[in-house]
Amino acid sequence: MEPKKPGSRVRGSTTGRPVMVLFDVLGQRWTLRILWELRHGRLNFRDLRARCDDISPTVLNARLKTLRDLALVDHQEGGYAYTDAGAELSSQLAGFDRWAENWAKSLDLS
Amino acid sequence: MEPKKPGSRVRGSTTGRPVMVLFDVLGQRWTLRILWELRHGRLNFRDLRARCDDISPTVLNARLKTLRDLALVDHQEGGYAYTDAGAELSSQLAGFDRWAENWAKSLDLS
DNA sequence: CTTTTGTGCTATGTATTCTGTAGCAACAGT
DNA sequence: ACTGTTGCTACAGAATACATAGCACAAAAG
Repeated sequence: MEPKKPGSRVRGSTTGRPVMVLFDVLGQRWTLRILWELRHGRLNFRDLRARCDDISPTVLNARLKTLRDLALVDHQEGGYAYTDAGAELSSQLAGFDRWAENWAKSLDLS
Repeated sequence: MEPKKPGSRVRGSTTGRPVMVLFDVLGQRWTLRILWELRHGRLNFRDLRARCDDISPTVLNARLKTLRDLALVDHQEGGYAYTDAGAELSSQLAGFDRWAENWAKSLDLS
């Protein structure tokens, strides 16, 4: 699977709108979770893996490669961490967290 | 695959934190896209399918069932549309769209 | 040096999920 | 009765994810 940067076509027919590329990537299993766990700061492969319920290393490596290709995550001494863009995206995820808490409450009531 | 509401366990070991449930659902292929396309208002099955690059009906139906179970989408006369909760979530996706546009620009420069 | 420890990651076989196509059953209109 | 539309299911093959084992490299310990 090639990197598929914004501007390229995604899964067949789309316009290549950046948000479609994003959905494509985030719609792969574990990608959201990996981004979420990196909020703890720079993590090495094994620690990141542990935080992600011991996801299989095959998949973790594939996801990290994609995230690096898309400049959302970088890999230096000490492990993996957000790039600036990745940090911005991650702050959107914090919004998800807040939303999900309320959502859960409202489901309990019904 | 069972509905997996918030509070339940998700993929093995997690705490059942609502955001994990959300990640689990959104991390399935097409879920984000389906939510995104519903911003156009109530859509029937076939129109929704067409907007999603003619996703296979098997998957579309499975996703819609999940989204209904989680009270993010409802199905009445005329088709599928957001619930109140779904509409809120969808507004978060709008943030993704804005973020992705900038992200794409910054990738072009590098 | 040799051994241990920690690291990132690959290999491999199996299980799960997604895909594409065909088409059915229910209903509305003509 | 016939046609069109709708929501959806069946099925088989392709793609993806999974768990487990373990390799190659490096730094530290003996």
